[in-house]
Amino acid sequence: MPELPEVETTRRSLEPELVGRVITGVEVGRSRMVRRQARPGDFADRLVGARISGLRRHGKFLLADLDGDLVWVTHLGMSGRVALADRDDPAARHTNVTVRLDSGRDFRLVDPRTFGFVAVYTPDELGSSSLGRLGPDALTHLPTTKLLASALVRRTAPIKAVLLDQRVVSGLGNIYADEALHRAGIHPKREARSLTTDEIRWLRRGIRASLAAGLRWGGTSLDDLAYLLPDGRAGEYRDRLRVYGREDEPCRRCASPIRRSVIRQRSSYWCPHCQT
DNA sequence: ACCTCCCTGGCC
DNA sequence: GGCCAGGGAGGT
Repeated sequence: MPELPEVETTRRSLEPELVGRVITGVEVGRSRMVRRQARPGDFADRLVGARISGLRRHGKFLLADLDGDLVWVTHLGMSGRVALADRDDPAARHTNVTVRLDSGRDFRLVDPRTFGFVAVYTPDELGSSSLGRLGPDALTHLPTTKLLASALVRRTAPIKAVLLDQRVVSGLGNIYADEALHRAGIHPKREARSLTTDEIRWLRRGIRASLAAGLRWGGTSLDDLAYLLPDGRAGEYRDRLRVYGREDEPCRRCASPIRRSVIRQRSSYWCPHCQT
């Protein structure tokens, strides 16, 4: 599922095709995809004719800056991906939103489960949206150990749940949270406030390392191939995951069978020997 | 701080 | 035919 490395991989391959281009048309095949927009019609109205001046990412949100201070927001949810294609190329099944560019190319949002969404915001709307409440980006602005410690000190929730809370640090999802905790040697059910300063230091390193590794391999495409790069290739990090999706398989560090438990209705994978 | 809901393909 | 996957919003 698209988490920070998948969204950043997507951003990087979109950037050369989108920046500087003018949007010539918009098609919304499933109106449910346009959400968190006061007037849904604003999405197409604000996009058509606009020029894209830059492409950014905050956590799992992809942000295209438009001339005139508008921001086009795309979230891939858990089953969304972007496909770049020539206008005449046949559209993949579940192509729910198409944004046409003056280059003759299409930005296509493919999302079977429609958990993703798109919107175009004014600066005010952006600030009062959920984006305004996002914590610092896990890749570019990972909080210092001291700051992280102060964010965790009052939290009795399991550390895994806190890592998924986008208001603390934004960009981690179920895969990279588990991977980071394994690298750090921390059990996912540990009360967040119980982590020592050293453990928080390891956790920071685990977050950095797992995100960097995911990014290096183009992200994690699972068997369902819900996530693919915009050119249609699969990300190759899956085979290198240390714990996620590896129940009963040997830990790559100590060979103990990886365990699975459910924390806050989410699967968590962890090594009973390496993580305490 | 927790639980439920949204949605659909794939699997049993 | 029914359940599972889960990001994030909304409700309690």
